[in-house]
Amino acid sequence: MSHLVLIDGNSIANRAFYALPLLSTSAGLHTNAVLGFTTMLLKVLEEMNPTHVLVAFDAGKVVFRHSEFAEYKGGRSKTPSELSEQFPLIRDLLDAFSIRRFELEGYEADDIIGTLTLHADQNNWKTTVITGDKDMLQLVSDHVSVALTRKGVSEIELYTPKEIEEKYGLKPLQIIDLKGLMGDTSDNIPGVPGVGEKTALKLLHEYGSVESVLENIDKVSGKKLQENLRENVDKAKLSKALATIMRDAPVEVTVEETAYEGYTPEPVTDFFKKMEFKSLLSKVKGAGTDDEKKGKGAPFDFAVVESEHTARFADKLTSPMAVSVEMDGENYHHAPILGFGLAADGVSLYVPWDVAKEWTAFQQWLADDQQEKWVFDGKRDTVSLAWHELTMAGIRFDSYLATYLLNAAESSPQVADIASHYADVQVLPDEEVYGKGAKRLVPEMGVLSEHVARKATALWQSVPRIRDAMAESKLEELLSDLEEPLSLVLATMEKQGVKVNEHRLQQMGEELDTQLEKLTETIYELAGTSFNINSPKQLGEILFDKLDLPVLKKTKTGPSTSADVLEKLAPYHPIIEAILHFRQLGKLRSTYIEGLTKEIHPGTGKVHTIFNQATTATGRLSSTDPNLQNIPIRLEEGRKIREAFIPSEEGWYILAADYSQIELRVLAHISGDANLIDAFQKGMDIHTRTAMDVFDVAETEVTSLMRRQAKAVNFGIVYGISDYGLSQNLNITRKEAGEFIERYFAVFSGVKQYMEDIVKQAKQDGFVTTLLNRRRYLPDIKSSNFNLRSFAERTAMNTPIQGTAADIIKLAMIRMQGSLREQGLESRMLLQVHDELIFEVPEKELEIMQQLVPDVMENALKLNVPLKVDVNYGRSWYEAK
DNA sequence: AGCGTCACG
DNA sequence: ACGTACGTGACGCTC
Repeated sequence: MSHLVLIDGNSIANRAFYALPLLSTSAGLHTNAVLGFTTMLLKVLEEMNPTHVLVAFDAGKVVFRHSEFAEYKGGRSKTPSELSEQFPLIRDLLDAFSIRRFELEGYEADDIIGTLTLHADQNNWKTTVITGDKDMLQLVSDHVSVALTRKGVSEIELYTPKEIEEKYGLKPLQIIDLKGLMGDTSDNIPGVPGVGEKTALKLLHEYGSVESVLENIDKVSGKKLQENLRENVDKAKLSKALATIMRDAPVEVTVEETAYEGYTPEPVTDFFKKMEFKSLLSKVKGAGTDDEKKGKGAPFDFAVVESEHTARFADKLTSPMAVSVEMDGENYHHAPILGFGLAADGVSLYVPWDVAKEWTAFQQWLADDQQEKWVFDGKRDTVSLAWHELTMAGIRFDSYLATYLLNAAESSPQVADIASHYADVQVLPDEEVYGKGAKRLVPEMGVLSEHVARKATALWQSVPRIRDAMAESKLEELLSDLEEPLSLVLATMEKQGVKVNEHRLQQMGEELDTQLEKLTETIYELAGTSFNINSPKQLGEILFDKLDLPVLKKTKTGPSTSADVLEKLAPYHPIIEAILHFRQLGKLRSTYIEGLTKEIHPGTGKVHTIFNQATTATGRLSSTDPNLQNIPIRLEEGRKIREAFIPSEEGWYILAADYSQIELRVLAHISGDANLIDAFQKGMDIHTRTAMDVFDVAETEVTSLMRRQAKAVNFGIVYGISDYGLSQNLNITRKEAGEFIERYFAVFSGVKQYMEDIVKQAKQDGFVTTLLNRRRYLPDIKSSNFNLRSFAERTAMNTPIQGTAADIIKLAMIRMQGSLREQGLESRMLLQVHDELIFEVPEKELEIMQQLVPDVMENALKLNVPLKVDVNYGRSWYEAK
């Protein structure tokens, strides 16, 4: 079947330009829009498999609409030269791909696309329009879908008539009426003053079209609205005309002539080289002779070590060497080890697990710290081997952690990913070798051994290139002095595990069962029927249809039943309270009783979490299987879960040490705000101090409400404040929230200055950094989309704070582990929960640990405000409070 | 697999 | 007028 893809060239180029930082080639040629365009194009070609493709561009200065409305597009700022110089390059790109492009003097890309979709529609062709312009939604029909780019150009959102109905409650053609009423500043379509999307949608749902609205002005509710409509009848009609995309432009290209039969690799490769798109080169299908040699089809030389012949390979074990430990499964606390890949210059080996188990020379080499090893996720290897009483030492470069530091946004990279970036040898993603989901299967020996050997070889080839990239961004120290040592500390903690009192959990579970049964009965009675309380859909029907409670907030799929909404509904009906309680207890049962019990290791009676060191965008850790960073504490009923976390040795204690207000202290340091620094130097309660300053009262006059509000403002500041967010949190109006913020910034002017500067900095560099130079890229910081841009701006404010706090506790963990060893202490570090460390401690070390832990944590990094740590201990995690 | 919800910092 | 608080992971339901 034919599938025509029509691309709005100008729109995509624009969005790509503003979404990506201003990249340039070594010759100074700007390429960010070209890169964004290319990424989008590759994605479309791969995912949509089009048979026909055409890219339309605007052409000529005088568009036909000018005569109708002189100001049309008048408000549009001139295209910056950095962008306009990229259009010829985009044309080259399309030529390299043998993709048809088209422009028509005096017409816009919209009109060309509008006309061609009509042609295609008449031929019953499946057609997809790629654009960033919502106006184009008017072209949607049974055969025509519109894909809107999101997050710059990296993601797309497909609209068929169904999605438009769901999102706007409109038919595609009514999009024109929508624009006619609300206007569009970017296109300088005036619309009706005072009418935004909300009002426009309301009017259209009622009257259907601009014309019909204008005929019924008298019936429209709202005096001011009526007046605006009456005074702007012409403007509304003109706006609608302006928003209408032409379907009969004199386009001489026929849809048949846009046939696309794939591209030849050479011109594409040449173009990418010219643009210096190194990472894209590997994505060129069937590319050049180089890759063919290295690629799948090419022979790959490696040897499998057999048990009778290990002696032959002894001299192959060199330093440095790349090591890859292959295991069957994600969770390395349980996954069987399949074998090892080893690689160095001219060496590529696979050592099956059975052979490795018997090969003592190999095991000694593995445990020798003097034998330098390059790895991908050394923690995984270390822990997995530890479960088999094997040691790996001498890890000097961890490419998993390195690529995380280079770009934290790339989610869970595999060796295959770094191979495509940095190596010559080709590596298949694990999923392609093993299959996924239920179809997962360890492949036959021949396939497995080659895959693992390739991985090791890819690592070997990548390391020098990754090192160069690290040096370029000045990230070597962060890797070698922080993340790599930390990974070994984490490995010890994970392997150590935390003892769980399974019996206690079971008891709690039984109590919960009883309570939940009672609550279920109560809820059914109050509802007058039984239903699945855990189904937001069914619950919504009961609350909002049957009981007729007001809908305060909606989600994509229906009315929201989230806790904040239910709390507001509580006065209306007694069922609400029961539901909230049911939810709370249900969560405890499913996640913390049942979920946690499943994770108890049968051999140790402990839970062994996995700390992911390369997941978060800010530099924090995360914890999975089980997640031990979200064990309940805020509500007493949930907090009891912590009673089940106990020391693993008779007579020991659990000791918890947490940083007090670390993020606000970090903010004081990096903003240099004199007032905030003063507050911390005087050791004041920071929320009380904020309340004093913001409300201008003495310490004794601060009420609990004032303190609570000040606390919320402080949280907001750390998150990158907005009046809306604060108003939601405090349940106050936006105006009031805005006033709080204004008063805050008046007193803490250094904080205000920091917020402004960091956003400016982010716009200039395209990234922000923490105190230890951890980096986060913010591709949306220059986006023309208000939402994306605002989000990126808040991220720019928050990440240096959250990320620096993460840096500090990571430093503290490394020092802590060192101190425990140096001082010959038996105490063990077990967990990290973002701003706190949990230990198990023998009684005889309680005293020293209460000194040592805060000392190490408070002095992990010198700031211009003191860091403060509180310590508590008890017979369980619950009692360490 | 995606969504809504909710647990934590 | 725009529409949000920052960062995570696990669960049950729905398709």
